[in-house]
Amino acid sequence: MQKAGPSRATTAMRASSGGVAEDGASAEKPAAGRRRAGAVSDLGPLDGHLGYFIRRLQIWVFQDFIRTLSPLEISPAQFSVLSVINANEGLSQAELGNTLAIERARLVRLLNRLQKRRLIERLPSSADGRRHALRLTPTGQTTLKQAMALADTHEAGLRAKLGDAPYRALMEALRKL
Amino acid sequence: MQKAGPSRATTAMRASSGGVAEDGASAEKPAAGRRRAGAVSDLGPLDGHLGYFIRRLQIWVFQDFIRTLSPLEISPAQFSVLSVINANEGLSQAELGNTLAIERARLVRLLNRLQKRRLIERLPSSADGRRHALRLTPTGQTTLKQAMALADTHEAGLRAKLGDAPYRALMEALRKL
DNA sequence: TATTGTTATACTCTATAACTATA
DNA sequence: TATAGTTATAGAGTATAACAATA
Repeated sequence: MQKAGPSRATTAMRASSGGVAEDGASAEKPAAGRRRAGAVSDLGPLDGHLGYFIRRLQIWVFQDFIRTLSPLEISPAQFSVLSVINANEGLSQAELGNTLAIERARLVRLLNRLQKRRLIERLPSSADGRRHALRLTPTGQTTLKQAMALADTHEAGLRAKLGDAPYRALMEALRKL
Repeated sequence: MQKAGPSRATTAMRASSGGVAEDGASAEKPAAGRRRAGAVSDLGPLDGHLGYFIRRLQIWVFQDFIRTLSPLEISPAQFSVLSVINANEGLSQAELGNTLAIERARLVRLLNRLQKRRLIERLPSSADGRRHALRLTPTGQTTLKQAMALADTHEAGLRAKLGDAPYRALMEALRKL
């Protein structure tokens, strides 16, 4: 096990960015023989695939979220866990995992870290000896409130980036799924 | 090094699904004291964050893409690499990496695998001794064509899932970024 | 038997650093 | 010195299997 404390989470919060361009600018395209290293090439059939653009936006959003919440060292996954525990005090790990589609095994390690930081507690469940009843500590509640404020800042930036109407359209469309 | 061959790529194509619910159905919510394990809990502040829904959609899209292209064992990242190489024959690894925002180091391993499968070639660059000129092999071209056909099937399914109008709206909004 | 939480293993992906060979 | 490609390492995330305790 490694030491706890705010200084050890440097690599704990990276946005996954596998395989999709971050920079979408329409770049200069020199003749095929000689391209500059920074030049963006033709996307080919990728250009017709929604998944490619969704992935790009998702990466941007996560990176911005991580950047915005970096003073608190709260990753998107950690924020989602704290949010759901706060909204459903006493729920079990299985329920939390089902809600957020996090594997049991991964959730254990995720919660271990949050527990080490004294943000959450695992209480014995009164009804079922196998379960833990999860809840935020007072510190966890304070941290979540601060995180929510920063997350709102992030959200405002996202809305500004997309434009107000597209933002609302996107939110409405995605919520239906 | 591990053995090559089509039978070893079983774990090579997983959609990242870190921290966001796959199942978005509006589930029954029993009284707080006793929840069923499968029940979906209240999302809390997560419900107001576009990033959460984008992440959910992105995971769904990747999983569907992987499922659809599983006969060819082509992951989303591999598809994007093959597409860009095909559309920009002779480009260097640096250019490819810049276009798709893939780290140099990761790209090396990605290309190694594709080269082992005889889908791509690394030719010496005529102009610059440090660079490789990338291109698809005939096998690679054939595979990409098949992959594009399957990817179109995937895309049609995605359009059907979202609805035609939201699909077009989404595509238009995301392309602007 | 099934479920909950846990540990362990293997692989992918991300982020760095360092190395080589070329420029 | 800078860049292109490579290798290596460490951490996060994913998928699986196995296990103990409890139901």
